[in-house]
Amino acid sequence: MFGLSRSTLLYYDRVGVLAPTGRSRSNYRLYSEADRKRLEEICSFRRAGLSIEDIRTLLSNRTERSTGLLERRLRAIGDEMRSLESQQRLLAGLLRAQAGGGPRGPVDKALFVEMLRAAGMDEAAMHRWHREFESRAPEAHQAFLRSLGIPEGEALRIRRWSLEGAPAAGRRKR
Amino acid sequence: MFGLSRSTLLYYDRVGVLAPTGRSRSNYRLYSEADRKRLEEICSFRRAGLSIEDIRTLLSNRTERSTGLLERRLRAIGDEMRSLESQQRLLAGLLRAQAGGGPRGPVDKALFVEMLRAAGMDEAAMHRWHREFESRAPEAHQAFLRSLGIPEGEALRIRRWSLEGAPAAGRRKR
DNA sequence: TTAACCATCACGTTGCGTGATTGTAG
DNA sequence: CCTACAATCACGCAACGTGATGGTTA
Repeated sequence: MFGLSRSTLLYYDRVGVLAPTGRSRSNYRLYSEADRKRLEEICSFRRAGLSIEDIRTLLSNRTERSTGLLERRLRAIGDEMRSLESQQRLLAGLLRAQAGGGPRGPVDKALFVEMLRAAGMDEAAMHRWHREFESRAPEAHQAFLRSLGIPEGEALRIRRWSLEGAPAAGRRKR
Repeated sequence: MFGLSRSTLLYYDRVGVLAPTGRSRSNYRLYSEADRKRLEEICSFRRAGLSIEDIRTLLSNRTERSTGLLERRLRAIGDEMRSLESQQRLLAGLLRAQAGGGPRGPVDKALFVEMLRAAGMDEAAMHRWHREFESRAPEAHQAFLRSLGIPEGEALRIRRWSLEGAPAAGRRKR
């Protein structure tokens, strides 16, 4: 139902995050509808990268301070992304050093982009930034693009590009 | 010398990626200058996120095949970033759902900074960005700060802060 | 002798996957 | 009886960290 393996369910039972409601008389695990609901939440949190331990905390303590855990995870994701970016820069340097100086192509046209790039942002980071902007304040995003002198058509393109990567169900590599 | 722990060196010896050149008569590990060089490379590759296995391959087969491995790692980094991005989106959705209506007010300083931070920028990167902005287009910088609702006084503080550590002539390493 | 090093070895971590062995349903 | 399920348990993975136990050096 959720694309999980049998051993995953056994593991969830073992660590106490999802115990089946009952057992058959021959000791087979019987999962109830409530279990299914719970598992659905577990999968959701797991896709958000939360640890089993954190998920157990969230589900046992669901009335309240879950927000802190989620925000903590958001910050951790930011850290991981920064780490990956620095790895990216390092690898790019290693490859450039080994293959001789390669021309990078037409870099960028806008001053704003150039400044962000000079500050260490790469394509992926800019995409993430646009996506944040678009998801948090779409009309402000539009206004901001207009303020950079970007024409309506391209602004729309950028905003659609910001949304690339569909929500939740079945992602594809872009 | 490289900020590694003792147990890390022991581990590197155990898995055969860095064996000390010799042993003292009481069986103590003795690392040579060549070992130090090798370890430096290992650290570099490790910072690029390469596995110990891959590093061993790279160091034993240093003539050629390395490029493929490095490029493979670059692609893997891209995958990981996309995964993190989807986690980010999911968490943002969960938080928005839990905290009620999304942020619909105008973009202020806090939101803008939070978006940049969520995109992976840290304090240092923001400082670099402000410096670029201030040096390339001071009045636009001022206008931009005003558009975020930042009062004149603080804007001036930020602009002066932007110049801190700015090189007198020529740019730093990029 | 005592402190402060070193050596080897075993086990813990995370989130499961992979058997091995044994029991059960149809 | 055969096949396809189920259950439990032990071990493995990556890259180390953390003791335990015992030898070496000043």
